[in-house]
Amino acid sequence: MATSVPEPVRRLPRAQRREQILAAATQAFARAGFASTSLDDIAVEAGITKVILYRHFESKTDLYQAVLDRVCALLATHVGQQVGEFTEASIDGLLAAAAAEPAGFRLLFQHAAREPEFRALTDRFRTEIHDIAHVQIKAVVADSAWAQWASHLAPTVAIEAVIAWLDAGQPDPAQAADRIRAAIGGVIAAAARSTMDHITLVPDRPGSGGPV
Amino acid sequence: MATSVPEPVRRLPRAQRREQILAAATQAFARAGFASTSLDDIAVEAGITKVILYRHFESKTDLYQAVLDRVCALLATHVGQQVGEFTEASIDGLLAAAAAEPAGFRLLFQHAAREPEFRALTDRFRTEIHDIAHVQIKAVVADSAWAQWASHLAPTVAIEAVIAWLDAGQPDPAQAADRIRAAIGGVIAAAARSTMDHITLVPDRPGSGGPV
DNA sequence: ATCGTTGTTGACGTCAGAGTGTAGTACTGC
DNA sequence: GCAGTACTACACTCTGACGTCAACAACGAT
Repeated sequence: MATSVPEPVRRLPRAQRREQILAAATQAFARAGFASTSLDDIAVEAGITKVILYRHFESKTDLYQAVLDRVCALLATHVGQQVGEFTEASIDGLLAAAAAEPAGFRLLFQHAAREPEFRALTDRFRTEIHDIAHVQIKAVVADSAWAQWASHLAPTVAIEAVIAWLDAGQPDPAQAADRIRAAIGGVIAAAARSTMDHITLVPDRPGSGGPV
Repeated sequence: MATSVPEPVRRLPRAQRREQILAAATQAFARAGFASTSLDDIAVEAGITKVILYRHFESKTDLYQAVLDRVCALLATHVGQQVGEFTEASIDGLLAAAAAEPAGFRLLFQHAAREPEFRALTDRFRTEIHDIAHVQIKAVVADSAWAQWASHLAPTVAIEAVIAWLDAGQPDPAQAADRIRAAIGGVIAAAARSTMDHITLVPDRPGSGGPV
């Protein structure tokens, strides 16, 4: 079941072996998260034995942290260098990072986000999107509770939209970012709309693409 | 840390004790999922010892299944009796169920959905929303890949919108369903929009609530 | 008030999985 | 060609969590 190497390859350079383990661990952890993935699972995935893992990493937690750090670094590279610099344009970076490392992206936002011990990592990105969204949302949403709702939902929609994009087979990346921004805009519009408005699930004029 | 009873209550009727265990287990499991929650954690949460759990449930898996079944039953009651009968109106049911059992709702869709062994339960609801959404989406989204994207994303947004609503303090339930439907409509509109359109994250006319 | 029923308890068996030695083998420098 | 180094593998120990057993305590019915 090892996805990496069919034959009993041996003697990889240390750095390369480490990268291979990290890649395999990313795949393995992405399936069921930290607790449900054993070191033997990862070893099999990497085509080695459990002991080798300890030659490269202190512990299971250390390995997991390294995997998450690698994904975070990748994300930071694509999204933007500085913390707090998250803007609308960063959606492109999110997509690029997800395309580069789908399993890592899923691991970070679907599993690590639910694990109390590692939740802080993903919260860093979430709060960035949350904050930038909250500033903009406060301007258009009068009701503070609904502004908070939209601020909570917007980051989630951004991330889930990227994951759904992966699931859909990564169709034309050039337009994905715009569509995701549109979806987020739709969420914000839903929070901003007056209580009198009513809405139909299906637009009246299909494909009209009116203002959102 | 037992949330249920401050004093050493004893001698509860069997059915009542079972319900109390289920409620405590729901809270405990909701924090970290199945694998990361020990039976002792649950016992402490319920204010009893581990052995009692086995007087009421065969195994940890059995207990977890009972917890999930209870939440599913609650959900089915609120959302609609018959399977396959999911409509736009079911959003109201989702909100009612989430309000009645927040921890259970989170457990079902945030944790159980990621656990391969129990994923089938949540997928039943997800596929219902997915199917009803897909039928409507296919009518307005020409590109099949983006139709699939929206169909994947719509159920997630529905559920995440409900969770965000819980996080925001459950503001005016009467309008929540409409706003969530609007948010889903925004997602579909994002998939339906032509490739020429451009969008701003913040609507041009705040509060205008134009067609979505 | 007492007996049976039921809930409760601390201590124990068992097993999967984390973490660790010792031995073997392939690449690199002299 | 040889020695040193470093990566690999098997067999082992140990912790922690699931699951179990005997004894104790409290409530209801007679």
